[in-house]
Parts: sequence; C-alpha cells; structure tokens
Amino acid sequence: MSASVYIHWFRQDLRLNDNPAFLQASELGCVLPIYIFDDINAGEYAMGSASRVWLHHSLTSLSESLGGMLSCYRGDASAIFEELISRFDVRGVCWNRCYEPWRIARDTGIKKMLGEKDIPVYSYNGSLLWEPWDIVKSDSSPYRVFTPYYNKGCLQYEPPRMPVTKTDKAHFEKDNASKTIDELSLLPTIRWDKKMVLHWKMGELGAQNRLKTFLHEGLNSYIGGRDMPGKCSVSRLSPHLHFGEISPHQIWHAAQAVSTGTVEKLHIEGFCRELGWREFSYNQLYFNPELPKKNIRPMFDDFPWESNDAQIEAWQRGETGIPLIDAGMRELWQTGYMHNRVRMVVGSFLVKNLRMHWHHGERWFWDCLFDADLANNSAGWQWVTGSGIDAAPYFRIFNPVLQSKKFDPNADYILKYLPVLTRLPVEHIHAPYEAPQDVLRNAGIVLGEDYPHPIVDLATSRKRALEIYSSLSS
DNA sequence: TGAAATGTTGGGGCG
DNA sequence: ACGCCCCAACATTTC
Repeated sequence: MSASVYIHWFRQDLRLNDNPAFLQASELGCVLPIYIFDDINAGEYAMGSASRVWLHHSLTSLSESLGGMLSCYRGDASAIFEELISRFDVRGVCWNRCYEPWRIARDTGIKKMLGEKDIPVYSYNGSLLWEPWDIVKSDSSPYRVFTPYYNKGCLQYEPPRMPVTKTDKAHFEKDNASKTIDELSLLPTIRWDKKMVLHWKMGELGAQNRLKTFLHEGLNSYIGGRDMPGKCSVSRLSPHLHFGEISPHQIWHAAQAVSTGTVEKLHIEGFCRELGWREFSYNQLYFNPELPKKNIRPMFDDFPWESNDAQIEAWQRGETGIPLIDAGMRELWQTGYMHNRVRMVVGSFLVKNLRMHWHHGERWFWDCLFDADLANNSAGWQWVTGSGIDAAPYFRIFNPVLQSKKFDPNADYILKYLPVLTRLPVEHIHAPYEAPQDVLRNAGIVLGEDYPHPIVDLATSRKRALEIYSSLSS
C-alpha cells in the first residue's frame, strides 16, 4: 500500500513560521508538502511575469527549508488532487485560506470532492488579520469607507491572533513523480530578471530580515517618511506578504511590541493602519468579486476613455517627460516595485491626464510588480480612478509636478532612475520643460533627445478630465 | 491619501 | 496722519 500522508498545500503561505495549516499537518502525521502552479483555474489572473520570477525563488527557498521535500506540480489543482489521492493514502489535506474569487471557487470544489471521498480538509487563516466576512457594519452590510471600516470594524473586533510556533518535529514524504521547480518554467526565456532580483531577497529568511530592518531603521520615521519615495521609511514587505513568506500577524504583533520609548506610538499605529488597507482591499474583493473588472460606480462605464498606444507605451517605459512619473515607471521596470506615493501619482496621471482606462494600468502593474496582488491592485486602481468603493473623488487629480516638489524636494528619488537629469539645478528637475534654455544647455540636456518633451499638458488635460466628469455626473 | 480658483486680511508704500 | 492701493499670505470654496 502507498504511504499514508497528510498533504499540506502551500499556496500564498510560502513559509514555515506562523503557518497554522502546516503546523496542523505536521502534528497529524507524515506530511506531503506540495505546491501547485495552477494557471488553469486562474485564467486571466494567472501570475504575471514578475510574480513568476519571485515565485521561482521563493519556492527554491521554501524547498531548501523543507530539506528538498517540496513536491511541485503545474496545472489544474483539482485534477492534480484526484491524481494524488489515487497514488497516496491521503488522510487529510491542510491549507491556509485564499480569498480571491477564482481560488475560493476552486478550493470549494476541491473541498467538496475530497469530502465525498471522506478526506477531511483542515483550513486556517494564515493571510489576513481579520476574516473578510467578520468585518461588516452593524446591519451586516460591508463597509464602504476605510476609516470606519478600520477604526470601528477592525480595531473593535477581536485583535489579530498571535503567531503560532514553528514545528521542529515534522517528517516528510516526497512524490517522486512531481516536478522540480525548474520544470515549472517560471523564469523568462529572455533573462531580464537577473538584475531585478538583486534588489530583493526572496523567501522566508529575506522576509524576516526585511521586517527586522524596517523595525529598526524605518518605523521611527514612518509618518512623514512613508510619503517620501527617496527615503527608506517604508517596509517594502508587500511582495513577501503577497506570497506569504511572512504573516501579517507576525508583522502586526512585532510592530505593536516595539517599545514606545524607542518609537512613538504615532508611527506604530500608522504602520499598522497600512496593514489595515491591505485588509480593506481583501474585504472589498470578498464582497465585490467583480472588483478586478467592473467599475463599482457604474457612472464610469460611460467614460469616453482615450486609446493611444503611443501614450500607453510612453507611460509604461517611463518616457512621459514628467520626471516623477518616469522615475516611478522605471523603478517598477527595474526593481519590480514602486513606492506607494508614486503609484498613486502615476495612476492618477494615466487615468486622469491621459484618460486611459484603469484596466491598462491594472494589467501593467499585474505583469511588472513583484507584489502584484489581485485585491490590492484592483482596489488601488479603482480608488485612483474614482470608480471604486471608498474612492478618491474624481476631481482629486494629482499634479505630478507639485507632488514631486512636495515629496521628493531634493529629487533623490528622481535622480536614482533618471540620472540624465543630474546636472540640472534641483528646482528645475521636477519640470525640465519649464527650465530656461540656458539652464538646460548648461546641464547638457536637449529636450526631445536626452529627455522627452511632456506627452501632455498637465493643465489642459486636467481641465478636460474635469469637463468630462461633470458631463457624466449631470 | 489634491489642486486651482476665489475670498479675506493686513502690512507697507505712497500721495 | 490718513486713506487708498497693492499684493503677499493665508483661508475658504469649488471642481
């Protein structure tokens, strides 16, 4: 007879610390740890190129932590489970819950199929501080505004559970018929990923180190600093969180435990509040499964979006002629990440100044971001468009030049990604096209050659967007 | 987690 | 000395 095993199905929990389902599996008996790269059920939400690269390295790290005992598969997860239970004596399946609509549908189906064969499923919360269905208004409808959602909904609910301890007694089985990580073919054939990954350390240890670094070096200047893309005040934990290399519970409690003698309460609460935004995105997606596709405010269905491939491409490549926008888009391209403040600005620019459908931005971010996350990405783009649940009012249009002067006053961030502007006096870096001819000449810059002319006029495109909006709402 | 337009105020130059 | 104008600087409103 084949070996008796308890399967732990790793999904968005690529870690051994604070992993309740994995802990349960290892307490039940011999564990068959598996990962399935399921691009079948994911459909159009299959991982983007950058996410696959991250996944490759994260799985490599996880597999090492498991002494090489991780079994990998590619394809439809239900079919793979059918096949596994035919070859192993599967006594139970453990997983931490996922919350994306396609995953919920798939997992529900698998749970039913396993139930029919009397194989119990043990599911846990490993990814969210509060279950989406638990945080609702007193009339049990979902919150529509962040502040009450967080202050009343989350903070007055039970506090997030404490992290569970890591097991040291697990023993494993491996499926010899499984694929190697390389056989999942997650890395691109043209190896554009090699420089990108140097900015990060994928995997559980990298995540733990990132948290430590942030608690010591970033948290004490978080409020104020978190909006300055040139500073190191943000945690940069988002990709680690997305893949579950670290749990939000550990982050939450680690931040709360920082002595207020060392770091003011203001910073700790401000940081935890940002974890709350992540929770809010998942809450919105849970109650609005169509969030990734459909405007929550139908008024935006009638918006006359522009279509201009050249402008989209200029935006994607960071060649718009507006330095803060271009620096942000190049940060994304080069590092698989973009500072949050800059995400809002480039988003506003695409949707309001260029008047492109937010879907273009959502798709590009999905493909390029290491932290591409269906809930955060969809909620973020709907927010910036104004079409979302707790949306920025449409008329709140960021002026990228003012944002640049305000949040990157010394142009540290811009120059990191646009070194061609180095010789310009700082006051002209935010809008080179407004600099006098002799200033440009002295800096060795010819607009249109060394750096592009702006692809839109900020003032007129702003006015046009407002006109369209008022025509829609009337 | 905006920006621009419009309104108000008050100091100083000046006849 | 006084009133008037100008215009920063700040506040409020509007989109």
